[in-house]
Amino acid sequence: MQNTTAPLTTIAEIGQHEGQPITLRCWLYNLRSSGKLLFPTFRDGTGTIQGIVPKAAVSEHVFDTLKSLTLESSLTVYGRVRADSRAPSGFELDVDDLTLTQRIPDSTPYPIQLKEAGVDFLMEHRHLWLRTPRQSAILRVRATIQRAAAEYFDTHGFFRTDPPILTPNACEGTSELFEMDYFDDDKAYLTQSGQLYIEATAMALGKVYSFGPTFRAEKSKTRRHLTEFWMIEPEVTYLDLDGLMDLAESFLTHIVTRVLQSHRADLKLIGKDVSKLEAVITSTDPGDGSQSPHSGFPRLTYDEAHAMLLDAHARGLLPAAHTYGDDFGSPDETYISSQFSKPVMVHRYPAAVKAFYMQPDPLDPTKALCVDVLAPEGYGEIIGGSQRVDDYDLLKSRIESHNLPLAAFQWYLDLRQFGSVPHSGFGMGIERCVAWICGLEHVRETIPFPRTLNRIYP
RNA sequence: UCCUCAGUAGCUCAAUGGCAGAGCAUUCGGCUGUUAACCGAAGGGUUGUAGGUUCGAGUCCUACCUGAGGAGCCA
Repeated sequence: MQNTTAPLTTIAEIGQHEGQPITLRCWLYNLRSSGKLLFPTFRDGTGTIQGIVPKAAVSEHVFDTLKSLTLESSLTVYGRVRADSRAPSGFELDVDDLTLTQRIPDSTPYPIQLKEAGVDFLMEHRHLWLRTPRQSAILRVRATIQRAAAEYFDTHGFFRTDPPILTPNACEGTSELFEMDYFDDDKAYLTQSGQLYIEATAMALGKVYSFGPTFRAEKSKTRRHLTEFWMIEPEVTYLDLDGLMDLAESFLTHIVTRVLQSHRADLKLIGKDVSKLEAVITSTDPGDGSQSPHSGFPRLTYDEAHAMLLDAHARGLLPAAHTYGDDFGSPDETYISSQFSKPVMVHRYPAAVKAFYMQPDPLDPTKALCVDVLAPEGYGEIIGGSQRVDDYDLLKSRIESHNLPLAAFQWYLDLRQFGSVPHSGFGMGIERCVAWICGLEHVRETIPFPRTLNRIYP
């Protein structure tokens, strides 16, 4: 009966073996039975498929083994692939034989059941929760987003340069940092951005990007925050703010395109409305004869966004009126992004509410040449970027007025002393991007092991 | 740091101040087309912790612990 020579395949590719014997290395995801007919569902990390096991079709040993098999036990299944309109994926597996790798004992059943579970319980079992179809699908999409993001820069003349994770001081001096001892009497801090360092590598290589973990010790408890998250940051010399916005738009369009190319089934499983992603990359002709290589993300100045918020407040759509000069709050960002089907770029914020390294707008020095990209559907800021201050004296005075230690930034000032050039860059948080593209309630589902204010286990 | 909410069976949740309950999971039995299957039975409890009010507290009061959502800050 056992056909150990049948080709090894995966559930994702099982359709290519219709009518043929195959071997599947998998786990038992679920088991239903109807007397002398068993319906085991197998999963292997690429998907799930239902097996069919009539008692008369297999050995007594195989039937009895499977009938009492515990969920999430690991096994190798030998069977034949059959197209069946009753199956959600279109295919079923007629099981011939199986060998157990590990049977979970009855005394210690798999803790996560198929029915609903609470956040606390699931997070405590994150290492097992990852196995569920929805979580697996999210991680597959995340992998593609990360690959597409790196691929975009790799194919557009960028060099990946990795900034340090241990840093001697705050990059921006505002957020809370994770502090640790660094031998003897020194302190080190986990990086909250690689930006300052890749400004240096950009001066060496022209177009660079970094991609790695960053850390924020902010005591934020919201669906948009983690204490450890991954950021991809390009930095480009001789690039101004308009060029940076073009780059961000092209970059996001590429990522969404790649996800739509290979993850429609995963997005459906996750419950994301794919048409909302298609709208992001659908070209919109501005109708004014202008040449736009991109799909036309709306671009608003801070002043225009402010006016939009005041209007929304006047019409009772926002509880609080936005104060001119203040940064936008989360409800503000949600409202702005909800007005568009594509990511919205808001640029030229008041310099006073932005970071010290942002270049002032020559047309209005009270404004910074910066841009925030707000994801649709209220997912908030996924990209923040700016043109950087390239004048030595201005940067020095900014560091001083922000009460930052000048000595720690001397190397950063050196970049402005030795062949300074205009340059720009942005950072995109991978987790918020995944949350937006997958349509998730919380960023904790976007990363295998989220680190939050109250949780560092498992 | 502040505001709000929640802690009862392994999980998800009920229980007017008056006998501690259900569904799922587990175990046993039944069913040849089930889609988080269904039907029957069994086992399973220090109601987050410590005090207090009361004849009587899962329920009311106080403090603490833990978690969640939000604000601020940010990606």
